Amino acid sequence: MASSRVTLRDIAEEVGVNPSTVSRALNPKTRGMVTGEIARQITEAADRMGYRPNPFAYSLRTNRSFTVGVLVPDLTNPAFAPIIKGIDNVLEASGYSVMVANTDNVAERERKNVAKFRERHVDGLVIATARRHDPLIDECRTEGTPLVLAVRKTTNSDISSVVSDEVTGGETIMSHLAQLGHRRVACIAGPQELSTGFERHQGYVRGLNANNLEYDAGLVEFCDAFTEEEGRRAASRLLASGRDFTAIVAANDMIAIGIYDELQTKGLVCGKDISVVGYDDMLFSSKFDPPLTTMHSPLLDIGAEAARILLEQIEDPETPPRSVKMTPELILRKSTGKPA
Amino acid sequence: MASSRVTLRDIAEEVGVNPSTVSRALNPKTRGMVTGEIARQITEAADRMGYRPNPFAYSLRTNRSFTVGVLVPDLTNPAFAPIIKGIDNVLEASGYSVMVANTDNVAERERKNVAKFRERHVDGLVIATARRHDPLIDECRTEGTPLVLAVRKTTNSDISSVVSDEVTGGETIMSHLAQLGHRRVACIAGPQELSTGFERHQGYVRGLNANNLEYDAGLVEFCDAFTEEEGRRAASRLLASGRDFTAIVAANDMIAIGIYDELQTKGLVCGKDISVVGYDDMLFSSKFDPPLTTMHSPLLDIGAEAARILLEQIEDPETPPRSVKMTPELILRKSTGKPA
DNA sequence: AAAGTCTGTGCAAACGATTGCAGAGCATAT
DNA sequence: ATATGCTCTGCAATCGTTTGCACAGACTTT
Repeated sequence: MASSRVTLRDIAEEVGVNPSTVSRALNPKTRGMVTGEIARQITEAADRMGYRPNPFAYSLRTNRSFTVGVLVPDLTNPAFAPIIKGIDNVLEASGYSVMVANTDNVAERERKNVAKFRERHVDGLVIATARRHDPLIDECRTEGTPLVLAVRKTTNSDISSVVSDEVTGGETIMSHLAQLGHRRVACIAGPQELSTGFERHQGYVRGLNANNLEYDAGLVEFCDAFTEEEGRRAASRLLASGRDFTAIVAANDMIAIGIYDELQTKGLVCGKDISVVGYDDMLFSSKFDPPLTTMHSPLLDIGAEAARILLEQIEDPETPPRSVKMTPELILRKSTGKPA
Repeated sequence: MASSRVTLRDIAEEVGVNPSTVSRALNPKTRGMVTGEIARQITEAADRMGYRPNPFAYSLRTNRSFTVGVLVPDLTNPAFAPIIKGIDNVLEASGYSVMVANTDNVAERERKNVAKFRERHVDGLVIATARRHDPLIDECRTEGTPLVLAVRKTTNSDISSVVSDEVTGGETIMSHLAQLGHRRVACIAGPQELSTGFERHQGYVRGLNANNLEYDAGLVEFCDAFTEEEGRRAASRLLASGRDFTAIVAANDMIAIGIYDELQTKGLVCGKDISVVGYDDMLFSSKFDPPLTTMHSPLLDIGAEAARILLEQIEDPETPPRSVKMTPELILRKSTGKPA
């Protein structure tokens, strides 16, 4: 790595002043302290010589790194990648760099990466791996690290977060189904220790009530993870139970895909025999067979907004935590129809 | 951000030695210089007190940041996300942090991010945005920044790279099609300024020869980008040309999806009327309608290997550039069949 | 016993910025 | 004329490491 040759001192010598003056002239916040003409000479010399501040020296002195850490469960999951992109977009514009860590949903790896980030003195953290009860996050909070939760939040409400409105999302899905005429709709819920899984299920239950449908415990299955495989297994259990239903609400699109698999192997046609609705509207949901009716989560915006809040928080650590709830949107496609 | 309170000096005072001794005791490479017993006391004190080295001070002194920068065109593109994951996996294990930058294929953003990375003194770069002729990369090379290209390479062969064997991949696809009985196969090629687009097209041409099929310029269309939309448009042109063909080779899966769209709007059924083969085997290629026959690129491995080579290069900047070529694998699915 | 290794430790100078403090110069008020 | 204040600049310390050099003591070698 070629080192950035020219330093404050070099410029100072060139112009014939003290390095501290150069420092002040180059820093917008302190430029006012130095005479206009001198400041001009300095900035002129600085970019003539191609001066680039040494970030290590700066950070060592100020303890600011202009770096933020991002924790996601899975970089390759189309339900998370857009979040990072959103974060990166706004942070790049503000001169920050983002470090990502992939945790594969393993707590140990989350812990290690958070530790790594803190050692590296990141200015803040955005975390998309939160569990509803998450000691690691409470810990970060009490340590004072600026931090904002994205997509998944904890039950601890004094932590900034930006998520989408999962429960009304769930309700809306139920209304859609009820309107089509479905009376017995099953639910393949997500992990209940994650706010998304928990609240979407809650939305299902409320949606049942709102539409005068009765709750039947036999019609809900839980998944241990938001994966295709888990979805397939849950669907298999549901089908094996012999219960009667005409639609399935999936906790997210991945699970929906698993349901697709299972329906297919059982010779059932999705959208006709059984309606399926997903959640997230991840990339390619419209390309599946059949195209998936799903609740669109504004992932990119969530990432961007999380980054913005984090920036506020970094700027002024005293700003109280702020939580925003985005509104999702139902996307009608071919996987739902009137009950057979 | 809580600052890491305890410093070398604190430990030194605790144990009653000079900070430099502590430094030596704690650094594996220099531990041999200090008496066993003292070293023991120091390490003991260090972790009793919860010592964490300050990375800024370290980096300022040594000019090593244990950080690498990764450039990708699109984080949310399933053909790139796995690369980052592969990189992250091996780098995390070696104690490095990875900074990502999303460039959206715009040269200006690539340039800016490379500049940012260099200012931050990353120890190395892995670049997945390379064009065949890429001055930016040559520049990095001559500046001496350890760097390795992933997936896409330049024509400059003395730069490390890890890619998959695109041309034999292309040939293999043609053999598959020829074997099914196709005689007139069209090609929707990718951007020719990218090695992937260029070499895959080259593979198509060679495959034609190898199977005694004649080249017809009217059967090849070029895309300006690896996108669904570009694929759709190219397919539209192809269809409008009125030429006769029974199969289309797409430069990648995204383009293939665009072709799907166009065939569908024209009422053609993919896999029967027209066979389509993609390239990359990105996530969900097996879920499309019909499931896409495609050439699997070992993206995760490519990322991991790129990271390993980069590590070598960082470790010893004198190691000559190394290029590896992974072998892709044809995945047979439903989008190809005997010609109608 | 004198001279010559070796080993282990301490001293102090970097690395390249920021910043509190002091003081020089000058203008204004008394 | 002196006192007071203001503005600008320089000095030097500091952030927390690493590392070349000097040197003290112990251990060989003659």
